[in-house]
Amino acid sequence: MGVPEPAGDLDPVSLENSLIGLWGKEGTFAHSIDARRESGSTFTFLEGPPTANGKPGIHHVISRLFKDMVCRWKTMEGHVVERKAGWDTHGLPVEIEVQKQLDLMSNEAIEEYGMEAFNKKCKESVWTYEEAWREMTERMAFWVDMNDPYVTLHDEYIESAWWSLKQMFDKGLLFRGHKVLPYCPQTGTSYSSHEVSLGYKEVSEPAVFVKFQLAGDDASVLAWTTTPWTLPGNVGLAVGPDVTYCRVRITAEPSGSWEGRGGAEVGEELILAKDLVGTVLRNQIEVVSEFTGSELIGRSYNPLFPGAIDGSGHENAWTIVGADFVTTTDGTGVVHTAVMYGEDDYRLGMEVGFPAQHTVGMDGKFVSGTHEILDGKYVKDCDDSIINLLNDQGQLYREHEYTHDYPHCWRTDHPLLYYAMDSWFVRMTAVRDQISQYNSEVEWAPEWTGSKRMGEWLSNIKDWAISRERYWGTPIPVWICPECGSEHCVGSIEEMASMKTSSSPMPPELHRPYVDEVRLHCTTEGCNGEMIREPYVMDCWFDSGCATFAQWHYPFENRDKFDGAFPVDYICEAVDQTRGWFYSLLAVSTTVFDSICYKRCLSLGHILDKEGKKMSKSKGNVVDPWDHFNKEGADSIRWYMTTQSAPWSPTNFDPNGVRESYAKMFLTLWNVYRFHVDYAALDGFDPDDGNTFVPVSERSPLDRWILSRVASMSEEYHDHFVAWDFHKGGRELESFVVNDLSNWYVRRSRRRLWDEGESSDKRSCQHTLHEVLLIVCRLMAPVSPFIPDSIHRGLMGSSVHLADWPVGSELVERSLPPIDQALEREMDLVRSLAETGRRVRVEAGRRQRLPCRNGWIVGGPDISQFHDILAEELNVEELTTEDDLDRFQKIEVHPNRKALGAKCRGDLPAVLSEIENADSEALLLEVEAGIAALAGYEITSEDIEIRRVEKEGYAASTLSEYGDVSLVLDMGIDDELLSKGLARDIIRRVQAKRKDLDLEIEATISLSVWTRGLDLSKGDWERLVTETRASNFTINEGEYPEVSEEFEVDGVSVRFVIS
RNA sequence: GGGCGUGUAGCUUAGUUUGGCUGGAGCACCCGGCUGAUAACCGGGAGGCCACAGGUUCAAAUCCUGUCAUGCCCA
Repeated sequence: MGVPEPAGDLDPVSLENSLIGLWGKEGTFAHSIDARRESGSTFTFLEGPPTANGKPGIHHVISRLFKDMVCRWKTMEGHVVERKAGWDTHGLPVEIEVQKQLDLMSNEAIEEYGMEAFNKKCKESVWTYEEAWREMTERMAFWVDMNDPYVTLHDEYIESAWWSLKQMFDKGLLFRGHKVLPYCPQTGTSYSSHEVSLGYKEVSEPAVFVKFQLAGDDASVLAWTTTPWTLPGNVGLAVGPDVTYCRVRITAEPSGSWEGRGGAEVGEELILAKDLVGTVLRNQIEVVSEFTGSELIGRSYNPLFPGAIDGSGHENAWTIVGADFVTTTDGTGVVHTAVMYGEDDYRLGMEVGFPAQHTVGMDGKFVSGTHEILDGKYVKDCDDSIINLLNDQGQLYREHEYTHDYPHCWRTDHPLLYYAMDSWFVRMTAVRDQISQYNSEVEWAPEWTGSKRMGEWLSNIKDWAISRERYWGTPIPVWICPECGSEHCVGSIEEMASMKTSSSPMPPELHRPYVDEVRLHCTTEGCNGEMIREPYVMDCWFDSGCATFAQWHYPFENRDKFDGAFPVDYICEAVDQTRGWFYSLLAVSTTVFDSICYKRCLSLGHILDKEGKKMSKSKGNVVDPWDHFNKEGADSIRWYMTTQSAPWSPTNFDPNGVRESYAKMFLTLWNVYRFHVDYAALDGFDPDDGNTFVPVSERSPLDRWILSRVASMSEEYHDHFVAWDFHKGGRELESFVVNDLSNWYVRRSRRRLWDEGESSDKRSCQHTLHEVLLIVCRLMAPVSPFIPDSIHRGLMGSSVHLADWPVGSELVERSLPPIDQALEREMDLVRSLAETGRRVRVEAGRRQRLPCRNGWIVGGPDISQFHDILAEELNVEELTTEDDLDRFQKIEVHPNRKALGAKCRGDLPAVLSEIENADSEALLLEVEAGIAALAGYEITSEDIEIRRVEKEGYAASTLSEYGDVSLVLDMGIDDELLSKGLARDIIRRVQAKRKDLDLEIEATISLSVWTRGLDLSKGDWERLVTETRASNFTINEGEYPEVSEEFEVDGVSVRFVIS
């Protein structure tokens, strides 16, 4: 490598941009992977594919940071870490974006526009921000192969997804059923819960208590609903088997204020949960009997709307059944069940065999045959008619306004209907135990994401509805024969080609509408039907859940690549993916491979704004990463994000924090580096030159100390990485660089490098700095890859990203200097004493530049090897160790006024004055001997307080962390000290002036000084001249000119002129 | 409405697992010092109902219960 170049000022933005160019030119990323091939150890990472139809923001930077950091770290530990990019390109958000763009607000509108053209637009739209993503990814230095990404819309990817679905189909895990979804009849679209949550609104709606007349009994069962439009679809009532119900008889007309319609005759009998009698009923009643719900189960009642639903073949229709979800927190304890319009209802209906028939069409209107008044009307307009009908039939007990949050269509603002849609499911309930087991085998960070968040979810796992009635997505590869009803799942393109009818064109790509046109020969023997594809696309979570194998087009290609990379070692996304990608990956791998999918998963907290509020466009609190890329640079953002909080904690993003990371961490590091290389360049220091090398054991204690510190810090840093505590590691390292390296080692070593001659001490310092900087850069490289690389290149001539992890691993060797804990403890004490000295001076009113004749250290371990450093820090002429603290301290006896006051009363002033005048030492001896008496009073140890104070002319302070260690300073002043102090003050002023004038460090000056009140000693003047590099100099010669620098210190006035 | 997080100085946070000294830092602010040392450094100051309310305990920021705020997921 040879002698380094001087560094210059730090300009992070241009440094980073030119490094991006250099990495591109050198192929550093590819090289960092290839260089590890011979290790044969792979660490596999799987990229969770983003969708490029939205602009990347600061929250994307943080997840890409933690992905990148771990991959870089593992690379440095010697593993081969390949990183394939991926794009998620299907799904509702894409369609919605295009719908907005083309103003196609319903399915009819899309079909009118043309599915082929619509999908073409979708396909284009997913790349809208690809360039922005690529730029952001490159600028933040997320190393991932974006030239060969996996893309979920590619035929190869879709074919792999088809293959996996067929595995499920063959295992009997795929079935057709209904899913009750929030559905908007205006747009003909059902919504994912994600979209629904955008549209919750508080509304007041009519709720009704309805009387269901039991068959063969005078009593009615009372049920409650907030959706009267579902009543024609009623096919059953649910009760809690263990809930107590009662039969009551109305004994009187209601008194006074009855709200709205409905009512009950005196003598009429009603059945409802006992606990709710008081809240529901508005009449006076008597209880006829009490019983549990199980006694009601099996009773039949008369349908409210006879003929609306065909109950033939369903014995349980219009009967009372038991259900565990029934509570008595609201309603009547009896739940009206309309199979097609509620999730619980549907599940219960399937369980007990209620008829699953719609009374409402996809257009949101009652189907013909429901009731003459309702047929063909929009259900939400019918609340009033239905309530009237019930009232006329005497089946309404009561109505009231009910206020609750209800989902609304985010596009049309209409209330959504919970509506059973035809759907395909993966039978996840059949693999509940396996998936829970696999989940528990994953190393989750933080642990609770896996055990709690994911674990709870899995223990209540439901079948996964994977089909969507949409246009843009992976088509479901299931064909059904209209003749015989047999179902066939296609698992590859080849299979489809071999089965298709001759009249079906081969689709140009595996998307709608082309795949819809493919007809297959029916597989049933003797059936000549042409099978037709189910018109659905897959849930796009299924797409991304296939990423482990579909990214390689497995099993059609790359079997070896897949085998070597499954299950993957590491994935990382934000915590919202728990039920998203983390789940879909696990669901697919469990059902297809009966295996875990990822070994480690880091789930990240979200980035919030400064106030802890979510960032959103509408609030205008979104942070653009480029604001910081172009100011402090990517390294500072990455360092800030890493050290700010635990990865999984939500982070309140503070732009000022990025500035702070830059100013503290990087500027400090850069200046240490700059200090080193500037002198190294000046001196011709070559780290590879064996002749100037100084073995660590021969270097100064200061050098051995910083080397030991860097090694200790490295180990802690590494341990924090292993425990996923990247934030703690980063803080540790930052504190090392700022406090240990810059503020102590470099500051203490500055003079060593000013030495213009060749000395082994200077070389020791240079080698030490070189070694410490290399270690620091290597540790930092995964977090902030730019500036450490630049420094590493400046020192070594090679990229830090090709270097080994200094702590070592099973694959690379450890390269840390020796640790000497005793030495570290000694230095710790030295630094504490230096700080204490400054405090002592402040308290004693002794300015720092005025030297003290003597300093003493009393107690503590032997730190004599650092006495010279400490003497300089403390500005004392001579520092020695002293055993006897009494030499500097005396006893003072002070009165305890409370005790003496009680004893002496009116004589107290006299006693106080005697104590003040007494000799403290003598008085104490008398007290201890029990013979002390003052002004006629006996004085005991309770009456006095003993204080130890410094004798005249000394100032001291005691540290207790190291076993009591005291520092004592000699406060004496003489002319020699005054001269030294004055010289230092003049030097300081002259140097400041030099800096003001922007003089080169080597430049010489002419200096004239005038002092009044004190003359400098000859030695001090000579030192002043040398330090300030004055080649022409005069002191107290002639009169000072009008224009001159002037200051005063300790009553001495000084003037000087430099040129 | 349910599940899982989070809440400490004006701001960002450590400490909470395992209860125990006067709740510790950084930024910003004030005073002083130091500096050929950088957007630096050192000493000191001001700034804390540790979200709130109960409980357990000799002792609670820490454990328990509830409430509020905030975020994610599910309704």
